[in-house]
Amino acid sequence: MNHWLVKSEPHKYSWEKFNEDGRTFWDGVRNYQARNNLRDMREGDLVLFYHSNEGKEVVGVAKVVKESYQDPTTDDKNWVVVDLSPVETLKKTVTLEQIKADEQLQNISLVRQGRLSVMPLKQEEFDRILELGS
DNA sequence: GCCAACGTTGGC
DNA sequence: GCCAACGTTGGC
Repeated sequence: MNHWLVKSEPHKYSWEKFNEDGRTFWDGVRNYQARNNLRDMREGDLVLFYHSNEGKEVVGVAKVVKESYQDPTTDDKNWVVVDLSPVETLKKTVTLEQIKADEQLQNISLVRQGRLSVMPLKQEEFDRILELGS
């Protein structure tokens, strides 16, 4: 199983809204690297949900419920979406500040490549963030 | 609101 | 195919 982190600006699509919806397709990715990551997602993979701009923190865990398919919001064949459902809300949110300060999390893309909106995480990194959030 | 990082576009 | 210009993202 793979692990991922996705970013969303809370005023565009927040964790709260995601939980109300129960399921969503992850659209709006217009970056090839992020797109490639979406394509590599498999059903059942776990995904951390990060609030960018406002909050700047990991707020919860989601899972992939449908693998990548054509982005329904565009005819451009370049872009895909996946379907995600919420799994759990972290007891404590994990801020970017905490992540940057954590020895084990120095190499994640969230720190190294700030603009990437969909990124892979190693199992250890995923577990470490959950630990910080429990 | 500014600016750094970085991806994309287009002229040559 | 290189690289300058430009646009976008996201932290501060």
